[in-house]
Order: sequence, then structure tokens, then C-alpha cells
Amino acid sequence: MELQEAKEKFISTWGTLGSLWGINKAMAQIHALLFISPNPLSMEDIMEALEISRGNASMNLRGLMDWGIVYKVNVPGERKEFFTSEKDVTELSRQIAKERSRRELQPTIKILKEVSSIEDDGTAATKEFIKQTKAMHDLADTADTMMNRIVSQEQNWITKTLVKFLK
Amino acid sequence: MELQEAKEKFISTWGTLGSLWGINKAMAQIHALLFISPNPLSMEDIMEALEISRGNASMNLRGLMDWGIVYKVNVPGERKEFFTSEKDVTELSRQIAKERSRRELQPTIKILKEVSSIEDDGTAATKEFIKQTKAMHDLADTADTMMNRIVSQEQNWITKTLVKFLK
DNA sequence: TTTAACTTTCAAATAATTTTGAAAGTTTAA
DNA sequence: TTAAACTTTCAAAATTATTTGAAAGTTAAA
Repeated sequence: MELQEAKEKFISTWGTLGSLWGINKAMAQIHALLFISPNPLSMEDIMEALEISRGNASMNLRGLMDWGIVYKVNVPGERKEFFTSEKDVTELSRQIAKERSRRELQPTIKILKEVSSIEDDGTAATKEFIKQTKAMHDLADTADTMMNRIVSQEQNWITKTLVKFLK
Repeated sequence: MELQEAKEKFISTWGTLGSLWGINKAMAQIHALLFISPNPLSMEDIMEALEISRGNASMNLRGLMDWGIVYKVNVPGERKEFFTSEKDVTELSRQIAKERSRRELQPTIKILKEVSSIEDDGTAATKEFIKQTKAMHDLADTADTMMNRIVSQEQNWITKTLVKFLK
């Protein structure tokens, strides 16, 4: 396999995989392209490489910047904007974990807490509902805590220790 | 808030959240319904509660059984089939982690290994590609190992220890 | 300023996914 | 057996998500 083929395979795999972390195909592919590119790319470059429209490129680049994993860079002497991605996989996963917690886990935890707090009227249906939603709340809360700690900057030492321990 | 409202809120939240672990709305809602129901439900019950068609119920119940988190149960004296979900959240997350690893992580790791093994021709583009896809491979591999260990039955003690440690 | 280069927005078009419902298939009671 | 009760399948319909492209908006060189 040579570079071009490998590149295409990587980008397309990353694209279909986007759903694993909740983003669409074009967005994941733009990220993949930037991730393996040795230098920043312009919107033009991205449109051409992925055969997508200008609007698509623009919107998804903004989405990636909102996720905090793609940045604008200024290339001296160039009028247009260039983009580059977070290249450090540790920082990348930290950022993704942080955003997923904020966007998905935390709102869910809030609702679980809410619904599990209904008054117990003594019926089987209510008892089961409270028991199960409480259990789910505790699970989500623990998962959120672990996720945030494991990927947090300050506690990075623990991650390394853990990884070694678990390997 | 009373039971009916709380139930609806839980089921609908779980539905939109399905994407977090890669399943569709109806599937997630069926799971939510079974998860809080004190007794097994028939396909009829599910269709009625969620206002979905027979075909939809049938296909998604099968999907949930494929994930290993919903089971058929036999209710004595009843002709039709009844369904119940995994009620233990620990077992539930273990099962989901196991399936996601098998369905998504492992195939990805395989491709990352493949594409990162292209021959280094010395160009900047190739060097960057190999470096970045290798880093991604290592990350995915570590994540897979951790995930599997953390949720594995045999090593359950470590989970508890860890959770305490990190809290 | 003016204007050309560039970026964003968003309604409409396209594509992908999900849902329906009825026919085909299966099971079990009589 | 037969037939009623029940489940599955799958093509077509409905819904949802994504993408396009051109007009509007912005920026900066001249």
C-alpha cells in the first residue's frame, strides 16, 4: 500500500467512524485530513481533497473549531485562512471527552436526577422506576467523574500509572 | 412531577441519547421502556406504549437482543413472547462496552495498524502520516484495553478500587 | 474609498436513515 | 391436519440529516 491509498483509507474510515464520537462524515473527514497533513490547509485545499462544497467545508470547519480540535492559523503573506488540527492524541481525546461530557453526559445526569426524584407512591411501577433511574444516575455520574479525571491535565500522572497497571 | 410524566421524559431522553452509544431512537426507547418496567412486556404492549408499528418493534427488539441487553422471557399460560431488559446497570455497561469494542474499536484498530505500516519513503507527507496514524493506533489500542479491563467481570475488584480512588 | 478576494449563511436539493404495513412465515392449540 | 395467533421480512413511504451553491457578508489591498 502506498501513501495515497493509505490516506484515502484512513480518511474514509475516520469518516464512517465519526458517529462513534457524534459528528458527521464530512466533519470527521476534514479532521482526518488535517490530522495527517504536515502543514496547515486552506479551505480550497480541503474542498478539493475531499470533493465537498465550499458551504460544507465552512460549516464543518466551524463545527470542528467549536469542538476545540481544529484551529485557524495565519500563514504570513497569505490572504486566506489556513487550518490545522490538534496533533497530540492525548490532547485530542482530552478535548473530546470534555466536550462530550458537557454536551451529553451532564444534561443527561441532570434529567436522571430530576426524574428519579418523583415521590414514591408505593406502587410497583413507581418503585421500579425510581430504583432504575437512580441506578442509571449513579452510573452516569461515576462515568462522568472518571472520564473527567482520567483525561484531566492536572491528574495526568494518574492516567499513565493506570494505563501501565491495566496493561 | 408524577410517574407518567417522568416516564415519558426518561424514555424520550434515552431515545435522543441513543446516538451516544450508536443505536436509533426506537431501539433506545424500547430499551428505556423495558428498563423501567417491573414486569416483562409483550410486543403489543411496546407498540402501544411507544406508538410504533409492529415491524419497527420486531426489528428493534431483535437489535437489542443482538446487543445482549434485552431478553425474551416465557410467561406461563401466554402464547405470545414477552421481553425484559438487563436490569443491572453494571452488567448493562459491561455488555455495551464489549459490543462497541467488538463492532467499532477493534475493526478501527486493525485499519490503523494497516495504514500506519506503509513504507517510509522519506517525504514529509509520509513521515507525518505514519507518525500520526501510529499515535492514533496506540491511543485506540490503549483505550480498548482499558475499556475491556475496566468492565470485565473477573477484574471487577479493580473497578471498585478505581472508582473510590478517583472519586 | 473602491473593489477583488475570501468566508458565511441558508433555502432548496439530495442522500441516508427510519418507519410503516401488509404479505409471507412460523408456531401451537384444537 | 387446520386454522388462528403470533412474528418476521422487506419494499415503499415518511422522516431526518447532510450537502450544495449562490447571494449576502466581511476583510484588506490598492
